[in-house]
Amino acid sequence: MTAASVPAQTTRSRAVLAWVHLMRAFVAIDRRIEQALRPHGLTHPQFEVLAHLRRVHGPAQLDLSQSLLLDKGNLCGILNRLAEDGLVERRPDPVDRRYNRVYLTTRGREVLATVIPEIDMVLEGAFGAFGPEEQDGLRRALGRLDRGVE
Amino acid sequence: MTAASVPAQTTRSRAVLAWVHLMRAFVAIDRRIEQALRPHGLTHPQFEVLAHLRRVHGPAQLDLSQSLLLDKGNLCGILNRLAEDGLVERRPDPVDRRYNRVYLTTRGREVLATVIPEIDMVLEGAFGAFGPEEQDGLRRALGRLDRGVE
DNA sequence: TATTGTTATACTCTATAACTATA
DNA sequence: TATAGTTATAGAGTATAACAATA
Repeated sequence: MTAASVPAQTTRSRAVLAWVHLMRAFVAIDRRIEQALRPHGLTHPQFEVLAHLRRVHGPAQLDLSQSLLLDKGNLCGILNRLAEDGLVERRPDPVDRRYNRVYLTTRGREVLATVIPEIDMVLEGAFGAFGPEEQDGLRRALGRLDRGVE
Repeated sequence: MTAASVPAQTTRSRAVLAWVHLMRAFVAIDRRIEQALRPHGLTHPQFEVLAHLRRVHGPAQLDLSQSLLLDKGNLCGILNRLAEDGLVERRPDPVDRRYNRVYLTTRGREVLATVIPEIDMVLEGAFGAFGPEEQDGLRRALGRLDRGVE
C-alpha cells in the first residue's frame, strides 16, 4: 500500500459484518473450486449443469433452467458449449418433440468422476477444521438464513 | 418438472452439504443485492470499488486492484466505466506521476449514500431472523472458515 | 394460440499478454 | 530497467427480446 492512501474507520452493523464474513468465506472456497474446475475446461455454471444431470436423468431444458435459476436462452448457450465438448447430449422427447431431454454422455460421466473427488477434497479441507456437530450447526444456521431470504 | 425426469438419491458428505447451504445462502442474498444495485446502473464489482473508496481515500490503482483481488488491467476497465458515469476520478500523484490516485466524486458519494441504505435493508432482512449473539456466532464461524481456507 | 427451444444483441467480467509512460 | 497503468483479445456469463418449431 502506498503511503498516501488513507484508511478510515467506520462502524458497521452486525448484519453487514456477518455478510462480509459470509461473502469472504464463500469467495475463498469458490475460488478454490474454480481452480479445480479450470484444468478440466469447466466453468462453474457448466459444472452445476453436469452435477445436476448426475442426479436427475433426462430433464427437459426448461426444467433444467428453472432448477438452476438460469435463463432458458442462456442455458441453451451453456448446453451448446457442453455438447461441443461431448459432455452432454440433447435428445428430443419422442412423445412431445418440443422437449429436448438432456443427458450426460459417457465422457461427461467420466469427467465428473475425476472432478467431483477433487472438489470434495477442497470442501473437506475447508470444513475439516469443524467437528461433525459444528458442521451440522453451521449448516442449519445457513439453511435458516437461506429460507429467511425467500 | 416434466414426468420423465428422474431424480436420484445419493448420500452427500457433511462438508458437501455445508457447502451447498453456504452457497445457497450466499447466492440468495447476493441476488437481492444485485437487484438493489441494478436500478442504479451498478454491477457488483463496481459497487465493491465504490465501497472501498468510501473507506480508503485516494489509493493508487495497483493498491486498489490488490485489495479487491482484481487484475490491474480489468480494474482499469471497471474504473473507466465508473469514470464515464462520473462516479470516480483519477488524479496522477504529483510526486510520482506513474501513480494514478482514485477518488470518489461528489456524485459517487451521493450514489453510495442512496445505495448503501438499500443494501443495509437487504442484509438486515436476511440476518434479522437471528438474534445479536446468534449473528456474532455465525460471524465467528464464517471467519474461522475463511481463515481455514487460506 | 401456447409452449419449448434457438438465435441475436449488447454489456460486463475474467484471464492473458503486449504496450506506453514515468521513474 | 523496473513499475504503474493502458490497451487488446478471446471466451464466458447475464439480461432481454425476437424468432422457429411443435403441439
